[in-house]
Amino acid sequence: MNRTMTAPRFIHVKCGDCPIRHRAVCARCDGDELALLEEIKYYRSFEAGQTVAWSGDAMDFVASVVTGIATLSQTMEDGRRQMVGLLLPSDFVGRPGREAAPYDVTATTDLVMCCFRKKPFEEMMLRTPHIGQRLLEMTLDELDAAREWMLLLGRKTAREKIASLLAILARRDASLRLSEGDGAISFELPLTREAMSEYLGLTLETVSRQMSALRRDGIIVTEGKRQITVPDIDRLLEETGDDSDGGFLV
Amino acid sequence: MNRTMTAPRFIHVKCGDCPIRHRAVCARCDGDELALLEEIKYYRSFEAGQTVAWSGDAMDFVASVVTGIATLSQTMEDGRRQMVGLLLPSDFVGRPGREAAPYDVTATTDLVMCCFRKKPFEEMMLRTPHIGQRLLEMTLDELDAAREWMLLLGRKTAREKIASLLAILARRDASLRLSEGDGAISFELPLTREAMSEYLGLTLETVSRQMSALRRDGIIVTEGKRQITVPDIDRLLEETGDDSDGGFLV
DNA sequence: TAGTTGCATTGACTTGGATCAACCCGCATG
DNA sequence: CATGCGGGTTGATCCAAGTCAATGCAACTA
Repeated sequence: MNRTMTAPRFIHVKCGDCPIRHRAVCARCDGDELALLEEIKYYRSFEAGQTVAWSGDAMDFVASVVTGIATLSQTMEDGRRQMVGLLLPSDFVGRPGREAAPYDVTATTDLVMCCFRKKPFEEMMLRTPHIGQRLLEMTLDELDAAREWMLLLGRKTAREKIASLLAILARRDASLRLSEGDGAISFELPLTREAMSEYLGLTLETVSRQMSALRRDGIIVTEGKRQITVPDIDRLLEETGDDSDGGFLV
Repeated sequence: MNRTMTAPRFIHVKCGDCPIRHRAVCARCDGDELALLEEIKYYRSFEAGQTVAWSGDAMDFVASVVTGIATLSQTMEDGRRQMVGLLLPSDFVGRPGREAAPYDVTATTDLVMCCFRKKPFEEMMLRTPHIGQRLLEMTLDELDAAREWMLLLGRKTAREKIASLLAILARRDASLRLSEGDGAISFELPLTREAMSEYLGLTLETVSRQMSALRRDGIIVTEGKRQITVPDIDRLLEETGDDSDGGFLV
């Protein structure tokens, strides 16, 4: 069984000159609608580490990630932070019908987003119901991902958490992939140890130790700090604690 | 400041003879639509402990909780369980456009649900876009709740977790409320220690110990095992670790 | 009335991951 | 070329929560 890719659950569609296929745009969209999208869209770039929006900020746009990686995270008064969303290329951020962002949006790598002004986007949604349908589907998928992540946070061990994250990155983000074949995958790790720890509800020291342990056990091979090779994806998946089929997470 | 209730974020609407106001039904629904809902709906009852649907089952309906409490949970191969959703009266379960449930749905107390056959419900959604909009809003709220829950699972201490859960139950579920006034609230605890531990990513022993600790510290008063009085809701909220305004959680 | 069953509590002990601290490495910068 | 700085690693120690086990306490029920 080839497990290197999850089954495609989205019909991604190219909108105008975007270098990616957006999840947010519906396969049923016709020329007029795409032309309208073209009118209300614009691009924004961010450097690694920059904040796209602070929790509580009014966000006047919705957007797709074109290139790079962004994270959604929540912070407690005393500074404890938990990542609550990971945005890979083609992912959508934004809350039609909602004013403010309830979490910080941060660029973890250099980032380009394709933004749509919120007001006209919402109007377009009202006029073309299938965009709303599409968004509902996507939101349901995000909810599934969030729930799988809850299982990870509540019940998995540190090692399982790390393995799960690596499995997601290895399988979902084609843009990071360096090489692939015969059950082996190499990719660029786009997160610092600290970002990983925020994703997983751990400290960065624990992340580092578990990465070393996986390396010692031959589950992963590293070259430098950021390049990971998974010689046998199935062995990695065994470490995740998930049942064999993987899941929907991010 | 009165914090005993969160601001209403939903317009609940009565559909026909339902004893509750459903969140799922839109304020803009007119007579025809309500009549149609009437046609495709039916009630189902479950006893405490009964399973409504198993993970992987085809679910051919969507539903609102009328009375009682249900939980959504995921299980790992080795039996570790994590609750990923808590359904209080008026909450909605179901995944229009999706085949199977990705988690177990269980009645924790005796439960009555108002079900709508999925097929006609979906058709209705297509014909009346504002129902889709409504569902999108609800799903976005669920996603917010899930993300707040992720913060709880990943970063809060056992004591904060317990306090957070009690705060949610005290504030959100009017149907459990026994008495209220002047910052004090009494309510019926609808979960066993085990269910609480599954919600919070703890063991039941830890839940029990922390409940005892909160009792010792006068944050809560208990009568029997299931009746809780919170003499001062603000003191409880201080224990949650959240910033003062509480949140959206469930 | 005594036994059973299903929660809940409490205690003793263990442990996985947090905390604190030292140190390494690559690289930008005055 | 030192100097600092932003990662990353590793070790020693600690402690919150897990594990294992005994006990309590209603509510049934035979």
